Amino acid sequence: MTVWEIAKRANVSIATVSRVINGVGNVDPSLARRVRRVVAEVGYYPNTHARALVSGRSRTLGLVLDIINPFFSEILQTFTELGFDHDYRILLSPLTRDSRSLMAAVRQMSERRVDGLAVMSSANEDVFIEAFTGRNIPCVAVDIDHPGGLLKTIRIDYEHGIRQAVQHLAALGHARVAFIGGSANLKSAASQKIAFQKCMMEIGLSISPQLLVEGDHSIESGTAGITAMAALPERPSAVVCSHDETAIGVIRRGFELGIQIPGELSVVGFHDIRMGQYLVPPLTTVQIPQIEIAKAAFGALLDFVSAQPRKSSSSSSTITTNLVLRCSTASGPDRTTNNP
Amino acid sequence: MTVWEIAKRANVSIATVSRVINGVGNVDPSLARRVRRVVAEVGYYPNTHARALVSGRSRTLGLVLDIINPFFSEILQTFTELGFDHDYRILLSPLTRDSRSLMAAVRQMSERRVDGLAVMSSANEDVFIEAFTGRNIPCVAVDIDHPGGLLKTIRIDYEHGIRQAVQHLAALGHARVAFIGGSANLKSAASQKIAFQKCMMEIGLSISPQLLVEGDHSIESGTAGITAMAALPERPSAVVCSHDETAIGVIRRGFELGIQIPGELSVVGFHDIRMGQYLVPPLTTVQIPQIEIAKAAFGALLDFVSAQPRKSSSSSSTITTNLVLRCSTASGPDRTTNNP
DNA sequence: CTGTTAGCGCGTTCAG
DNA sequence: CTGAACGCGCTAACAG
Repeated sequence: MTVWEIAKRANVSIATVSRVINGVGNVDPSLARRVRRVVAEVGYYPNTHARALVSGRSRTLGLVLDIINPFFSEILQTFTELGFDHDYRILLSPLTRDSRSLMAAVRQMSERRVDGLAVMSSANEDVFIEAFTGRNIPCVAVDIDHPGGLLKTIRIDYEHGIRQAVQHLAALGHARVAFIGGSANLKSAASQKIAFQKCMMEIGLSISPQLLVEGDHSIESGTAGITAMAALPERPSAVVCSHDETAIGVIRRGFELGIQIPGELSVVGFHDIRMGQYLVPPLTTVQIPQIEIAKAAFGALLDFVSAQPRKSSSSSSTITTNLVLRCSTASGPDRTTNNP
Repeated sequence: MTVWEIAKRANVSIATVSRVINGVGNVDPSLARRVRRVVAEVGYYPNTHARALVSGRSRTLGLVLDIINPFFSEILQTFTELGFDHDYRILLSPLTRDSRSLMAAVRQMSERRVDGLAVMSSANEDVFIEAFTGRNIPCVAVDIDHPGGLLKTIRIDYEHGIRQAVQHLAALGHARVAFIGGSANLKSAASQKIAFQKCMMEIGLSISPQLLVEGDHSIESGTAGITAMAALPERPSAVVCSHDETAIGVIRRGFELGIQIPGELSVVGFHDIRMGQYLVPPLTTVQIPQIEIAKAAFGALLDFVSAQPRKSSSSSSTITTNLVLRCSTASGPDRTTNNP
């Protein structure tokens, strides 16, 4: 079924068919109606590939992310829905670590002539992104340091998030607050750690070195961290984790060690992954709003693509965290009244 | 950058370029090398849209699923990776319930001329699928009743799964076993319920009507179910849930009610969603292997697409469940020794 | 306002 | 074994 077929059945030329389908130019209403009727009757849909070929734009956006990471599932959902609403198709690519398949991903996306690309990775795939901006494909990514002409970055305000956690804990009367962070060579993790030190200092709380441990955002680093701390002469009364999964590890091992949570130990997570609310106890955490991220990413890409680049849009936008109060924190030893 | 450009730089015709890129026909090795060198130098990638236009096939597979549903995330991952490996792009569509956007999904997929479509839904979207098979687009779906020429179905052996759960519980010495099922108008849920009744009977266990409740696979139906049962004069000593989320509800409410799990109540889930292992206690559950589903779906689509339809491939394949033993079940009142 | 025409980039005949 | 020519379905200039 092609424009030709439609044109024949409606007794018009293919140009007219094209015009009514795309709503451009002026077409006699009666002709237009005739065309529309035929289109509906035969269930005709224009061939996107032909369109892309002639127009040079594919109305397709690439999305590369760590699909299995639960943190990203809402981003994926929102991004896909936004695409759906704006008549953009989403091309999905799994995030692979080895460079061979990374190049394959570049190839696949390039062949498809995606109009834009969003990279949602916990690691920063600078080279990957350059391969696209170098090919004139606009990109959006999270926490990239040097946004340029074709690269927009979405910054997450880690410091604000950490401050929310620390202040919450301090307000509950916790002084011995521990921090289990992410890998030091992850910029985001480094920001979190620095922010933690800064915020503790602001409040006038000291950090004993044993309570500042480096993990890798995993469950295991949570279990390892809490195991080590439990052996300390002076245990912490609260711990903020750089990632919810780490917090899960803490809660789990805490349970095995017979540590009451939140009675003896308050724990705060980071990210607000979906399963946090299902934990026992439900996890208090600093939320990074995924929906906001997805919206920001999509919006940025749309800005790039749209004919009229709004001057207003800067090269970066920042996402603010929210503290989600659930049940894994309680008042600490240095304060008797609970005042959340 | 086009074939023309490559042809010019390599001093050959576009036909030759096309031949070496696609590896068809016989090309003089020295010419081939020259072409390949130029291709690599300029970083040329053929335009998929032009290819799709002339070949009639897009090397794109559609995947429509409930993205946010944690059960599907591994399917999504595996399916995407398989596509990646076989040089198929995956076009993602969110699953929407209202018919207007359903038609939009049909339109988007049709315009893209996907070579095949996988529908992973908890509800059966028969109409949706017919819109595609009617357009000569092969489909795979889960638990569809009437597979036909262009529709292959992936069956899940619910009965086997329920039997695994019931037998496990019976072996542990549970006689008062409850069942919290899914909505009756979901065929899969109906199968589970019937299987439960059958398996209990096989073993010689009776089911008191209060212990057979209909839910909707949600957390809430778990909390509601266990709340009602807790008020009974004779509480069940074990409960099998039609979905892990329901089990989560049971565990949570059980915790609030002071019911020891698994001490006083054993809980078995269904599906094996990722967060089940993070629960306290980690959830014993009947696993529906997502990876198998993804592989089966992808394989079926590949069968349809491949030039040589292997006669061997039938119109349905069935997935077998696995019992995953974790910590939410323990020996029951009618048996003192634990014999898993 | 409408129809005719020329490509978009590529695969694939068909002659050489 | 190679190159020239045609057409995939469509949009956008151009002419009527």
